[in-house]
Amino acid sequence: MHKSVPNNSLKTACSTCNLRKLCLPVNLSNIEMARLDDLITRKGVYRHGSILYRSGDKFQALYAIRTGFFKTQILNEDGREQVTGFQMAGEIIGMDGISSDTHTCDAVALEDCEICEIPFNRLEDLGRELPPLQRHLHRILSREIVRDQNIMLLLGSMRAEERLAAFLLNLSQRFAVRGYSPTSFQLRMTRQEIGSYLGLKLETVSRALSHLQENKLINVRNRSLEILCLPGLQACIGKRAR
Amino acid sequence: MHKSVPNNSLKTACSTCNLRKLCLPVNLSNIEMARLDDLITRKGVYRHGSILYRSGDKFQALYAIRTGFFKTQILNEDGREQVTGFQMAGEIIGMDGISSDTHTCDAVALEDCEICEIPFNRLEDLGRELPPLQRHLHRILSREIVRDQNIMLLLGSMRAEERLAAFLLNLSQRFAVRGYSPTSFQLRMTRQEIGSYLGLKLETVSRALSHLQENKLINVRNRSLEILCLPGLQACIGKRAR
DNA sequence: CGAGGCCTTGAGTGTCCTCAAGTCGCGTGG
DNA sequence: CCACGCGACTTGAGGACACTCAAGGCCTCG
Repeated sequence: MHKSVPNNSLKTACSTCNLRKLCLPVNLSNIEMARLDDLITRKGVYRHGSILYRSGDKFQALYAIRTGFFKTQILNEDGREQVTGFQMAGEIIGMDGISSDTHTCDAVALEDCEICEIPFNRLEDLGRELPPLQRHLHRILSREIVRDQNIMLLLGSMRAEERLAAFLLNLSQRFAVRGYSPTSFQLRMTRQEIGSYLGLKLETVSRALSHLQENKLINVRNRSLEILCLPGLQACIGKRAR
Repeated sequence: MHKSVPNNSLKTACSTCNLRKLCLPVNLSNIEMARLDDLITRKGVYRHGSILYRSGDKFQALYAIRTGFFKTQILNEDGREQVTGFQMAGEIIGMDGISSDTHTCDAVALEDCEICEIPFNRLEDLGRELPPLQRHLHRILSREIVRDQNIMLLLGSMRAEERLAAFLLNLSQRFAVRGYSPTSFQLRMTRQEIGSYLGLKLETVSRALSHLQENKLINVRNRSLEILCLPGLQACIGKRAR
């Protein structure tokens, strides 16, 4: 069975946060770790639907998600909206704000969430003292760039069903990394939100899900999703380039 | 008239590079500037079609484009290809490589280009000594994230003609910043490459260009493009959400 | 002057969107 | 406890937009 909590027993603020993940590939001594912990403050619980930051807000901190699920979205002048990502426990959000000291997207809780705040100025300061931390920050920023470019590939070149398969496989993998089942999980977002993320309409998402189910690749009922055949889903991608 | 070279007379390696742009918002003393210059080495000329780095190459440096035009593209397992960006003089490329010490896309010269190389380890080292430089690097990384997310919005929610209008306006603005004409310029890329970037087929790009021309918003003949009505192009975007 | 790449344009098709109707599930209040 | 209402979801029918395939013209460069 999969355990419901990935880490066994870590005590500091940073560690009990999934922030240990943030720090994991970094070789920091306990003392250095403590200094990092020192930066980080736990903000309270964000209830389902509440907003961590909005486009236009002054940028001051990165946020590490301890528990729960977020979405980030951009809003156009003309009211168009695009979900740019779904973030889960152990991931960092807010990096869009660094470039102009102003957030450029909204971050909305998709369920009740616990959040850690990392003041960015102080993180930069500490980064200057701890090169591995500095390097790690750069990696995180770069990883976000690579992630976004892969979504561009998805949006630019895949058909509806491929996009959905890629999306489900991505979720599956991220759950697996966290010690949850990679084949059975709850979708935290609406069809509409999935559609916005994948550049599709909600009806198309619904139809594609139904179609994958007809093909016995998944079972889906409301928000609960079961992947019946991971290789089959992978094979969906690239069946026929667009 | 617009001058053909934006900067008037700056002497150091870094400054003659459009790297002054990299450093512009940073308050660095001359001595500090010189240290930054010291990092940077001019690599020779990259001829049209030559490759600066490939997906899979070891990441060692960022590159500043002194002159010329690049494209970056990802290639899927199944041979699918997506142009992720067009970069012009004064812009920095290679940031995709930081996250895994390996480049994740190809960078290809679209015309003869001059390049400056900035070894990343040394840039990080210097960043620890010069906080404004560190901050600037973070801004550049974040700006790339914001840029990518705006392309996601484009790919996810705009129709063909809107995408093309947005693309042309983006080019226009970047030329303007560099002191070139915002309304009359050469396209350095093929219709196929524009299409890949915008998630369209080359025929669709061609048709959309023709249509914008019919509407007297642009003049296009081969690679030379003239924008007849900037506000008109802007109005194209958001006419009708998808 | 010829070859080849790039581009344009047309005709037909397919995928996804739009609009619409109806079901399901959940929370609220009677 | 059940009725109600609302939002989320599914499914169908029809249409629009972008894709595919194809033919032909233009420009560049050898």
